Amino acid sequence: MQNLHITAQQIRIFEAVARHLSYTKAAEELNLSQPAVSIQIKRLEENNDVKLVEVIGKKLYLTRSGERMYQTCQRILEELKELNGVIKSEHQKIEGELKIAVVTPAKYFMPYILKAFLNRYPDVRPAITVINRRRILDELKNNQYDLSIMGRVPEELKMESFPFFQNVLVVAAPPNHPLAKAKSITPKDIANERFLMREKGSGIRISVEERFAENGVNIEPYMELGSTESIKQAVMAGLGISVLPKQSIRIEAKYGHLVILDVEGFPLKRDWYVAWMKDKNLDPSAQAFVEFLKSVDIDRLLAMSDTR
Amino acid sequence: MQNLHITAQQIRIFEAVARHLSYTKAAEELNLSQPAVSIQIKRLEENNDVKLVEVIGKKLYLTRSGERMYQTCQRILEELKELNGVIKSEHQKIEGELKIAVVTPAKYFMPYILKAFLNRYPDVRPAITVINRRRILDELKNNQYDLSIMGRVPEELKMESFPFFQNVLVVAAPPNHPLAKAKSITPKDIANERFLMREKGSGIRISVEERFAENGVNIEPYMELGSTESIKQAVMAGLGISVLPKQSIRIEAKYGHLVILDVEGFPLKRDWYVAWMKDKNLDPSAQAFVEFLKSVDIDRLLAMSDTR
DNA sequence: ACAATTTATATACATTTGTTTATTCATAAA
DNA sequence: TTTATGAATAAACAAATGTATATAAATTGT
Repeated sequence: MQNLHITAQQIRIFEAVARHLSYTKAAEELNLSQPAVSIQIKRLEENNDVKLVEVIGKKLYLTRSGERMYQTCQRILEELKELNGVIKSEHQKIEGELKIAVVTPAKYFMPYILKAFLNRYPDVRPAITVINRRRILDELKNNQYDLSIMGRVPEELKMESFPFFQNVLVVAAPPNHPLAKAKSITPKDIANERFLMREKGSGIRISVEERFAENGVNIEPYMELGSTESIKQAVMAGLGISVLPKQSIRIEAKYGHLVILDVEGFPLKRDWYVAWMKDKNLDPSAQAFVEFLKSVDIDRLLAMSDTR
Repeated sequence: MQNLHITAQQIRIFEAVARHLSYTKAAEELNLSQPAVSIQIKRLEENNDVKLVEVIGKKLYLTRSGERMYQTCQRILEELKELNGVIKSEHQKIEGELKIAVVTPAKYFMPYILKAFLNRYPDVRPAITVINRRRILDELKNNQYDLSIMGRVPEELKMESFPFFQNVLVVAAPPNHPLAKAKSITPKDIANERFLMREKGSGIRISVEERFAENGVNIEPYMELGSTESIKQAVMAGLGISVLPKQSIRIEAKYGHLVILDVEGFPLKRDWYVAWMKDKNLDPSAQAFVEFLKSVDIDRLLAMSDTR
């Protein structure tokens, strides 16, 4: 007995009847037959043991309870209408919070990608969480994020993913470098070269150091530089060698301003994935982001950002 | 497509699911089977082309639209619960406005009755409209009043009524009137007196004219006055004689400002009815008022008020 | 008094909605 | 790997809702 016994249809019908003060007009408005309206009002009254309308003479009036019911029905329909609007618009609008978990090394390129994304969809508010892989996996299972960016998609979790970008790192040297034409150079062979590197913590630097460490080689930077571009220039100037994204030295390599050394373990290829839980419902902004990653040439985007 | 496609049951089910974040628990709470819950949520989603919940791993989460829907469902259920409370209590509580149309001459005794009624039901707010019979009948048809007080219930309208009080009409004359002490005056004896009367359509006038007509006497008003009170004053001033409610001249008769003539066919006893339109739904205060009139000795009540 | 209008009722039927039972599927946890 | 749990699905069915049609009852307005 807790709740009022009413159906949504009865709410709609009663509201129309109360508004028109006529069964016939309400029926017309709702595309129902007059008896259908008549019956539903009667049932509503019987089910709740309340008189809602009274027909006096030919006119229809609401009782006090009917007036009260009318108010409530109006409010409910208002609520539903509003909700409908919100839901329908949420279906189209690309806006609101977009929660992305980013594995630590991705933080180096994600800002550039996000900047370009926000340029196109300014109403999205991205919330980027940079944490390690283990925590990302835990929290993905708890539905904490819309998307995640990682270099390897775990197979044990049911996830959907898309590789949006392959980072190819090559060892770049000036054209006149002694090893320029050597084949199968070992890491040890170049361990004592003058290495130009990005600052500590750089994703590339970490990857490179790891790769050399796998071969028992410890790299000491000869000089630290703040951007890929400046390193590239320094290498061309003959200051030393470095590991750079292949993409970023495409032109220079083509015209012989730089050469790519054939070092074992290189090129160091690294895929980057955008991933999400299999059953996760991606809302429009998340979908838009995935689409963005799919359609945009990330290499070019990063190169452009880099040259500034 | 205007409105959200949803049933009341779906609102209840979704609210419970969103609250428990579990189909099974929601089903238990609502005494439904788990598939019933499952299906309704699914239909709700399909019908509105929205994802509301997502099951990730074994846990259930609401999507953004689901959260919004949850809010709306909560509000709607709150509205319905409140409405239910109001309706159910309105069924019991005797309070609120009570609109009564009172035919002009009844205004002499109605205040005393109302006072006693309010003494018992202090939360009722009576709205008394004193107007002439014709307007009352018009407005009753328009459902303007809960109840009406009148001396004669029209047969052409389908009304329910109950006689609660008998009014006594007497022929009143100034104390120095030649017939003041006469016995068994016949209607004809006073047919040529100067008769002071209410306007046409007055309940008393109709009764009086009918009574004289029964005796073959046609009464010509010497003067028409707009109220019983003014007639009373006019009679005391010696302008003529009239027929007045015994009740209204009680005090004046007691102290000799007026005399009551002993005319055959008088005192003319007149019933007072409380009446309402047949199909009118009487709410609790109106019902209470009718019950009050039925159960209380109005004569005694009026006499008591009079002695103050 | 009569015509027109509006609600109330009834019957028979189609459609939609809501339910249960049984079973399958997927996952988390032991 | 097995077990337990919760959700999804299928099938069968009951109940509610809506329909058309016809008709009655009541009242308004001419």
